[in-house]
Amino acid sequence: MSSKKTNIRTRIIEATWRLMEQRLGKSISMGDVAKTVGISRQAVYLHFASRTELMIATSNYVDEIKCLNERLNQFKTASSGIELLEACVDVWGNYIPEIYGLAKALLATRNTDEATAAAWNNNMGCLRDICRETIETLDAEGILAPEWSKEEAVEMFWTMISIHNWEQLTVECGWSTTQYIDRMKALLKLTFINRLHKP
Amino acid sequence: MSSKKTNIRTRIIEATWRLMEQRLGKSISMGDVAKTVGISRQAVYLHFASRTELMIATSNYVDEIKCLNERLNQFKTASSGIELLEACVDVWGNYIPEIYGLAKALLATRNTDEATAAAWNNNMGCLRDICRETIETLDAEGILAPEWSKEEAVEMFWTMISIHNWEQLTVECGWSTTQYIDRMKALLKLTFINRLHKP
DNA sequence: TTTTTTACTTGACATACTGTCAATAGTAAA
DNA sequence: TTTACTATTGACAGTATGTCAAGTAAAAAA
Repeated sequence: MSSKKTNIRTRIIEATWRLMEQRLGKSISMGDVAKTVGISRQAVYLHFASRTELMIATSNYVDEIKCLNERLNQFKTASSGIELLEACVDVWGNYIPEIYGLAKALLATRNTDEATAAAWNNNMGCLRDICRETIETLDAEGILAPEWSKEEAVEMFWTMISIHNWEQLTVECGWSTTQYIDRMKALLKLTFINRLHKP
Repeated sequence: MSSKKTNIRTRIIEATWRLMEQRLGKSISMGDVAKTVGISRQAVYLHFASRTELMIATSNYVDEIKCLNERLNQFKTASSGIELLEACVDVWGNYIPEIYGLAKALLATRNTDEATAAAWNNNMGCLRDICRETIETLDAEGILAPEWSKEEAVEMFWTMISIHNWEQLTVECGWSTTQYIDRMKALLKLTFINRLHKP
């Protein structure tokens, strides 16, 4: 109601997000969040009933700030399947570094907390829809490689651009974001576009 | 020393492994392990100084039982790069389901426990060596796709056959193991083998 | 057979986390 | 001024890990 209530809620969420980005994957306690905001641990519970609720609120907040949907819509104007595929890797590949901390935090609780898992799966479902749109456009244009069923192609596409793969290539192997994007684009085009129909 | 000591140690490790497979990813307490073996929680600490030590011992035990090294050596007799690539996906793709529980348990503690992370990375390093061998054979035969540097090819190959990708395709998307193996083989061959040199 | 060692037991304790509850203090709106 | 809201401290139950001490039971060594 009051703007103050919104403020403290937002401050808690932002502190949580900041901690997620700082302590990649390491679990964050309610006490840590409270200390960062400068309030008591119990005060956090006045705004969020549980750790899970706070994490989900943080996820929703980041979604809103980072406007993934908007970014995805932006390239829906792509005029061909190949352009769609490329835009998909571009947008998503540049988006991942911005949400990496959040993603690690949510993925870390995935096995023990159904609610955060659901929140995360919802995000991944959106990505999957984009993958489906891309594959369906390729198919409609008749350039989807014939060895793939549409469903299998969507699932493989979606798996290839997962955060885990981005993490392994960039964080573990030291690839740059552009290197990741270029290689991934090439791999996906080669895999899903009918070789007979290439220019 | 005595066979009894070995026995109880082994019983604890086997119980831990069983729990890992049953409770995929959900964390296992020392109390759970003790109850499963039928001894007191403190007795577990007589054999393993910490939870971490128990998990690493379990990982080593499984490695020994499942003989990944032996399996990998078995196909080192492959007579060509393409055969090596296929054998790699075959062996690894059939191996993953057998160690999925262990892998999930180790990966879950990865962010908070450096020691288990190191144990897991060691396993993954072995896999990476196999990927390197495959790519180097392809390169020596002159059929590695020219757009890939050897190092990049190894890293992408290694990433493609990661457990996360297997998990997403089989557990989440419902693919069968053979479906996974066939699709992955095709994708990897298409990606890494020079298109001009195909039969 | 008696002693000693080994393996294990129970119970208590320190620490750190989540989540709840009650009593209290300060502040802003009615 | 009274009321409602926000936050505070402190206590508590519950669940973990990990440590410590005292005691038991059985096998190996004397």
